[in-house]
Amino acid sequence: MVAALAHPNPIGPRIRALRDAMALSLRDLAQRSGVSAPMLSQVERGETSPTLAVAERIAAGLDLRLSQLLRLDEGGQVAIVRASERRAGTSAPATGHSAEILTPPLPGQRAELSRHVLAPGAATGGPGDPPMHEPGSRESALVQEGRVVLQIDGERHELAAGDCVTFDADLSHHFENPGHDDAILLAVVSAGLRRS
Amino acid sequence: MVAALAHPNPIGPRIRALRDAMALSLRDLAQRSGVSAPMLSQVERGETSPTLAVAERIAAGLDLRLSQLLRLDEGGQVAIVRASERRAGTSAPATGHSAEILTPPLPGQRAELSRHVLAPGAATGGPGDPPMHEPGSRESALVQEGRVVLQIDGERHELAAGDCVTFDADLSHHFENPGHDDAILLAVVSAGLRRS
DNA sequence: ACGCCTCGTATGCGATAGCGTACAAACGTA
DNA sequence: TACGTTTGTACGCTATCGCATACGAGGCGT
Repeated sequence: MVAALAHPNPIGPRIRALRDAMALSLRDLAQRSGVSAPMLSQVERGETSPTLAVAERIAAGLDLRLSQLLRLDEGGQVAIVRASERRAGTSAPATGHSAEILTPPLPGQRAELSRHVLAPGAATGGPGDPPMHEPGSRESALVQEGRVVLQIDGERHELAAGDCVTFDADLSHHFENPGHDDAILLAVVSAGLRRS
Repeated sequence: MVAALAHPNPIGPRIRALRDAMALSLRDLAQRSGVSAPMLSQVERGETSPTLAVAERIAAGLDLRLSQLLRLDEGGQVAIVRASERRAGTSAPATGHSAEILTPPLPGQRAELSRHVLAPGAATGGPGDPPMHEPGSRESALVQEGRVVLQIDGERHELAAGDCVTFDADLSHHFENPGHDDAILLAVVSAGLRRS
């Protein structure tokens, strides 16, 4: 299905706003980016669509990566998920793993925060599980209580309470609780790539 | 200062890999994206740099936004921050606010996780503070203990233990503890935009 | 008032993007 | 083996990008 893109990302006004905020003229930005001033003028006014190569140079002139520049036009808002409103996450209560999602299910949500409880001996998944997250996802997990072992990409990492691990979430991974008490994890997955 | 961009983002091989993963032919992706198959072939082989307008259509055909597609080529690895290794965050102990950063200081880190303790009456900042985060940042904050008030962009939000709030981190904001006990927050800030 | 400088944009031109068409190779099926 | 289909890419053409040059407007200093 082709997304309706009547107009490409309105990058022009955004570039103009950033340039103004940095107090740069078109010729200043031309100097910094290596893109000509007339071209920058056309891009800002939406008269032309620059190639990626040129757009990256413009972004660099604004001290940004292009992905960052593009993201600046994504809308944002405050969203509160009350303690009583948490959504259930992917879990298997029968096996001793329960999970709750703490962040709202917003389009364009940057990081999903979830809370996981693992009973002794329980795991969030198993060896060879397909990755649950899209390519490009990253995850940080904070061990709040207990001890866990992270199995990822054939490697084993032991984590104690208070430890925080960060890794590529699109690699096959799961957590296990090798201890005799419940383990509690907070997991942050960023760059949920699919627009909902 | 112009960043050295000898080559633009290697988007071509990435598009090829994603297309293969989705089991699409060039003609399939052409259908989904509205970009011709020969053009897609040239882009994948790095023979041409598509315009932003075309690149966005290609990304859409892969069920991604262009910013996401571009980000996929950022490197990643597992990093563990032990409980004893946490870095101090921005805090003011004299005012009753202490903070620790739980995630590693990696280049390209997607989300920074930090823990904040607010003594009764303390705040993470004050009205009119400049934003601490770059444009495009988003933040989620989980109240682990106590109650806090979020002041953001002229609005006031009350949060209880277990509540999670998500908002644009580049807006002027701070948290206050209006209660009689310490408040503990975990904050997740995503899209740290500046490359370090 | 005048001259100079800065700024944004119009214009023309060469280079390149982007498409339609066609070809060759590979694959699947009878 | 023969045939049809699918796939990726070469090629030629048109449209657009991207730059150098130049112009007009506005601001500033004398």
